[in-house]
Amino acid sequence: MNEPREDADPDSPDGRGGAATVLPAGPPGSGRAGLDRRRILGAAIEFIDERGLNALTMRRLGAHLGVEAMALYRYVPGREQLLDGVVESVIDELYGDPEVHLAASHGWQDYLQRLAHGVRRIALAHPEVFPLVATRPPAAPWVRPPLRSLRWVESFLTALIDSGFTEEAAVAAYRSYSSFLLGHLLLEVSQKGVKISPEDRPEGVPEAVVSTDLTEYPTVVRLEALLSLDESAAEFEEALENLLGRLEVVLTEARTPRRGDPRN
Amino acid sequence: MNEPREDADPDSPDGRGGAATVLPAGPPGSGRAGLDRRRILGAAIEFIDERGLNALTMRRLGAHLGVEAMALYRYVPGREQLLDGVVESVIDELYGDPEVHLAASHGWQDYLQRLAHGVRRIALAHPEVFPLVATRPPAAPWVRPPLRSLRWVESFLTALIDSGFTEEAAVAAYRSYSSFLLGHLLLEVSQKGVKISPEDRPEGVPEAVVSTDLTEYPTVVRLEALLSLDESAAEFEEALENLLGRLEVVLTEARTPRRGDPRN
DNA sequence: ACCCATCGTTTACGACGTAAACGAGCGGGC
DNA sequence: GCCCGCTCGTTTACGTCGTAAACGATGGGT
Repeated sequence: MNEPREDADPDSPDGRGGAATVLPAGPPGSGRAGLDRRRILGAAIEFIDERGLNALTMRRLGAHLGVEAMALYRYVPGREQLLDGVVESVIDELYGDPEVHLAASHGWQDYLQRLAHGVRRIALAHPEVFPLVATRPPAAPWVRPPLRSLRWVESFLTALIDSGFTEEAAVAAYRSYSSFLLGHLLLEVSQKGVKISPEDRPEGVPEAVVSTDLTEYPTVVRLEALLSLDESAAEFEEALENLLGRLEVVLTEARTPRRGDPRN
Repeated sequence: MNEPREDADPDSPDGRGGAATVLPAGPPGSGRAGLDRRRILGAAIEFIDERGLNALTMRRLGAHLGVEAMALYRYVPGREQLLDGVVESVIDELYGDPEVHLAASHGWQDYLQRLAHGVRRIALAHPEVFPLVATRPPAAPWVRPPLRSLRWVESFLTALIDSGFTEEAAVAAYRSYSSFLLGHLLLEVSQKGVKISPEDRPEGVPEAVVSTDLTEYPTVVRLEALLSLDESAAEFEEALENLLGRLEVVLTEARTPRRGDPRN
């Protein structure tokens, strides 16, 4: 069960993580029972995962479910709301991830670690969906991507406050944490998932290198190998630990207020 | 370093920054001279800024320029490439920002500070465009958003290497820096720019509060004021300074390698 | 005077999101 | 047994989109 290879990424889609499955649903013409909202959202996620966001149209999603496009409108008000539902569903996978806890029963650091890896697992499982999670306008100003769920915001804040954070510190932590997850994961999925373009790669010409003139960018050329290296997992871990370290400082400083602190 | 007013945001659209202007071009039917690629891209940016990304269609952009949609195709291969051009143009505003330098002539920290604020200025000036900058698939795996320009990658790397960073450290810094900018700025524009929905707010009903049942989320309710507070500028500064601090540690540790360092 | 390159327009087509009208099927009251 | 009305998927239709292709108009070089 513990990973056989030394540098396997614990959050990669087939790593031992709990989330990342939506609904099997089988081949297009299989689960022939009735439609319903959950089935539609599951199919939409599946569809985006395999064909890309731009390929998702009401008609094609209908066809994927063995149904005409208009049938979907009985369960979903329209395409925009369908996408909102997709985002919500994907984030809700967190809720079914046994590695992620709703409360900080083993300390806030454990809580934040598990949550971060849970979100990362989701991002890696659905690289085509994550940009949607990142950029869809939030329902309220205090629900920030990528944790766009009141339940998780509530969970986050109570976990930290119960662990001794002041309300201000908990809110500040929520912001740094969101920003960290959003930046890191968006960068990570944008660099791997997408081969060359969102969806429309007609055919042939597998790597017609656009090849702008690189002679003006010698450093980029020289470091190309380094730049192409993918150390996302390690970077994620390091940045996360750094963030937790900073929070720890905030927390203990709040407990033992030192006089004459130069900042703030 | 010391700002004139105590809480004025130095990067806000009318703050003293050099970027943020594309091309005046006047009202829709004014600059009646010939079309060209630059004019089209400028108009597209302007259009997105004021009507939103979803409102940008070839036909409407044509009309905005006093021309039929098909006329645009003489200068731009298609809508996707138009959007790529928009992203490139917006990032190129950096190049015209006198506050941002291409080389680290006053030290790498000054360089990174200026660059970060330049990018932030752009993000705040074009909140509707920035998600595009953040999510468009990169041309090469080593051009990461939001600094999606070979010139700036080259500039970044040489600035750091010339300042004493090893190649590995410079590349690692590039990654952390990208991730930080991306996360923070995307969060910032997603929370402010967009009032309620991308574009289609038919009319009337200014704040028909959707109002899910908040009684299950008491902490969120209690902290709503705190959560809604916008301290983006200060947070940005703090996170940026923290990042610079981390980089400084990497840099000086590389200069004086200490024996038996437990990590790496 | 003519030609042809440049550049914007017109026309046309297939795909999209979705409103509206339309059945097929079926379970319950009489 | 009959029929009603509800649920749920289909059909048809409309306006808009991106864009291919054919078509003027215009104007400088010969």
